Amino acid sequence: MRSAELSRARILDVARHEFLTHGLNGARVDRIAKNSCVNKNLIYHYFESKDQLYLAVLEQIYADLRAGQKDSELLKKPPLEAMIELVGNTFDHFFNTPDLIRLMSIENIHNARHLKNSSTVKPLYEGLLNALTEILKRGQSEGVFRKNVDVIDLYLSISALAYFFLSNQYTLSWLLDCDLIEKRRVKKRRQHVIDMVISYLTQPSEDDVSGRGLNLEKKGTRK
Amino acid sequence: MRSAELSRARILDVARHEFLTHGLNGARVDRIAKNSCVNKNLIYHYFESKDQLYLAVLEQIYADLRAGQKDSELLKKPPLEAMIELVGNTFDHFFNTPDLIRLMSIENIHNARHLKNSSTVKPLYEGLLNALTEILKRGQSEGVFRKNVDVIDLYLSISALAYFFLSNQYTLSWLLDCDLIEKRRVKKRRQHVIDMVISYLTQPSEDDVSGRGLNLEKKGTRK
Amino acid sequence: MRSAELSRARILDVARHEFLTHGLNGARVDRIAKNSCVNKNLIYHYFESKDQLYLAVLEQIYADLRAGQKDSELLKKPPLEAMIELVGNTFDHFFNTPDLIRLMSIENIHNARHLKNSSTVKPLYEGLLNALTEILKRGQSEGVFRKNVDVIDLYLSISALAYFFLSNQYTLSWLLDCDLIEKRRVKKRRQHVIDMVISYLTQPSEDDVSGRGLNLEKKGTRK
Amino acid sequence: MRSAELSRARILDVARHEFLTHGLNGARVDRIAKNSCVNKNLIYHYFESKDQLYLAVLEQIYADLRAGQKDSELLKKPPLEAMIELVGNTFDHFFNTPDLIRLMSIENIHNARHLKNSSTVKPLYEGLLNALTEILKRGQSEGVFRKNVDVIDLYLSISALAYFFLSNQYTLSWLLDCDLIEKRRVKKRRQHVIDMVISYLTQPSEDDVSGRGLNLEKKGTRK
DNA sequence: AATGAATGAGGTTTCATTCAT
DNA sequence: TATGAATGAAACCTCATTCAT
Repeated sequence: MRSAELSRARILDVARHEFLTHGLNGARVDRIAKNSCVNKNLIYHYFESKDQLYLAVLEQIYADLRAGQKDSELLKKPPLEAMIELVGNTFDHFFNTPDLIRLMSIENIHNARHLKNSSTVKPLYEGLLNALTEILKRGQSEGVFRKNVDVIDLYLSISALAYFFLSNQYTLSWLLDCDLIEKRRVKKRRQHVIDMVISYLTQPSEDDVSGRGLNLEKKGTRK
Repeated sequence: MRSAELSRARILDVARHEFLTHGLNGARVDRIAKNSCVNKNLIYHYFESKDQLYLAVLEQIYADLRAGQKDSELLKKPPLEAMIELVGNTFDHFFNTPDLIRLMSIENIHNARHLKNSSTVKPLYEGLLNALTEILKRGQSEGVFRKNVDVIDLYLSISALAYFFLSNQYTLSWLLDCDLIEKRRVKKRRQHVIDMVISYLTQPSEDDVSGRGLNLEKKGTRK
Repeated sequence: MRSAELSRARILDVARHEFLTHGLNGARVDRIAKNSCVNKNLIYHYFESKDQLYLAVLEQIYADLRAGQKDSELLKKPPLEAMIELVGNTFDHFFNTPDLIRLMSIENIHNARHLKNSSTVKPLYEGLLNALTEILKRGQSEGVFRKNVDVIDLYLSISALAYFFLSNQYTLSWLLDCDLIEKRRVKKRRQHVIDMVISYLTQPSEDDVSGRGLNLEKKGTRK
Repeated sequence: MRSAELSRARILDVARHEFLTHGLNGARVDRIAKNSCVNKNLIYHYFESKDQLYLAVLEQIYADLRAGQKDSELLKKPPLEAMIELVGNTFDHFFNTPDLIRLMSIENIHNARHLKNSSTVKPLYEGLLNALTEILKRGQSEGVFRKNVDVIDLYLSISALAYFFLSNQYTLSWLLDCDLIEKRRVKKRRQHVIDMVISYLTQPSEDDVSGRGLNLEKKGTRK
């Protein structure tokens, strides 16, 4: 790698850390310059402005996410197994990429203003949703999964279950008096998340004629 | 209410909006002064510093949360019904209090630094957790809910399902090409969240001898 | 005058000098702050930005110009006398307000970008042009002035003759080896300018049937 | 021309445009480098500094001016014709060389600081003044021109009339609501300028015993 | 002759905070 | 209790210039 590229990469790395640690407004260009051992001006030379540097960080993080995806393999497996793996992968990916979580939180505080300016991120999600849809459909046609599942809701729930306890770990750990990212806890939670998703998917749907059906609208109790 | 108290209340209200809209670093004391129609100095007179003003906002929001709780009534109802209501209440509360969501996101970006300085917030959670534990236990002893449920995990999941799609609505709406807080979507999601929690709780647990048990560790498929 | 107004006025005064001495880009906010003995931030508090401070200076200078005008009295005098006075006044005003000259030069370097943003300046010129038109017409109807005089051209020429040697004094003094603003020179030039304008106006126009008429198109020589 | 010379010439050309468009302080070395498609360092290699590059531009513009002069031919013609042509030439030259006008304005804002460092420019003006003096004298001795004409004042006035409406076109066009460089207006102005100068020169001077003499000091009116 | 990479000094602007009344 | 005026520190950003090759 040429020296210029090295500098650029170093800046980006340091900026990533700075933005994720301090947020967009809390991040300091001066600190980024100092910690990446370059002149402040070089940052502007390469990235134009603090905002665009942030955007570069954002795109890098999402690019990493793409690199970590391996949905294609899932489609070859039986639906239940595939779903379990997909949920587990999602969980693991969130857990292993705390940067992604912080970034998403920061972006949402800023109403996704920067994300919307990116052209590279959006396509990533189509792939994920397609994989999910595919597995879901197969599972349904094989009778393994319930019917009437909204794939958006399913996606939201899988993400939520794996994301929330991480994104909110600081408040939650304190409020619940409990170290949420302690190793065994995480392992247990991983299982819990999978359990929850699979329970839902394998639950006979309301429309099913089976007597097990739970009519939630009427708050009927199961027998 | 005396004029002085009115000023104080107005400042707090405006500050709340300012902090939640712009984050801690993005909030501007000048803007708060202007929008609450008081002299900037008065803010410092009442609240000492920007940070302490933020803390006051934080405590106010959690105080609102306490006011909205009504767990005691739940304990009189049958467990399934109570649980459905608790999940629904949680969902509704998050939905109706966007300020709370943003605040929690902001706090987590700052590692809950301020929350930890508050003495009023923590007790709130014990009440909630106790109610949840109570309902869960009754349901288990009545054979309605599965065994081996970690109440922390359960709490995390209920919150997650109701929180995530709101806290991350800006990125998600854009990435999924879908208005997540559109009225019908929300109604559907509410049902989905309840459905998911109840499915999980009413699912026979791994330890049950029932043939439906799913051995997830070994990723075995259901027969 | 209250202290705040004093500060504001002092800033404006110093800024005026700074901008006229160094131009828009050469002016330094730091220097303005230092020389007006106020904190730099106060400048921004009062004037928002360097550009708007410049605009304030611009408007102040043009306001001074208005204050110096006394066209109404001219209209009572006989046309020739009035015209002589008007030209003399214009000359004197330019000479006594070097700031105005520099400002106009600076504005033209910037394509009048700032002037166009001002709403107060333009009306001044209508008064001047109207006075000039009035005097010219009366002189023409009394047979004192030639016909076919374009009032815009006349205005431009009067201004030009009084402005140019001042605006370009630095280059000209050096190139012509001659101190253009030395007292006697200026006095002589004042007379020359009046002389030139009056000569032109009292010259029988081309359309006159008098034999003195000079056909410039055909470059005919006077007999 | 060798490639090196080509680069140098290209830089100079681009710099000329840059300085005249943005002024001395507004000009950017970066922009000059980019627009002349050379490395920034090359500019420093050839011209040492921004200031010296500006000086080179200044000298180039004045060199162009010299190239455009053709005073020698004027001396062969009859005085009135020669004077008309000289005024017209001056007008045309200013009109056709907007660069010259801007440069002079810029130099004057900077008190001719750079011009004074140039050794090549000054001689140009002696030629022009000599030609003017020569024509004037001949005209006077032939009785065509008035006496008591200060050649410096005459030079200043000719320049002023042709220069001012161009140099100040941006402010004036806006203030007078009139496009000053529209083709027909310029043609008319050219005639007006000639007219004014010739009117002045052919006006019997104050010292003339002729009854037409106008005693301006006493503000006497013409009979 | 020419270039890509890098820099130091200083520019405008912002912001939480305090002074004086 | 309340205010108008003012500030120091530091933020983002710019620019002419130079280093190393």
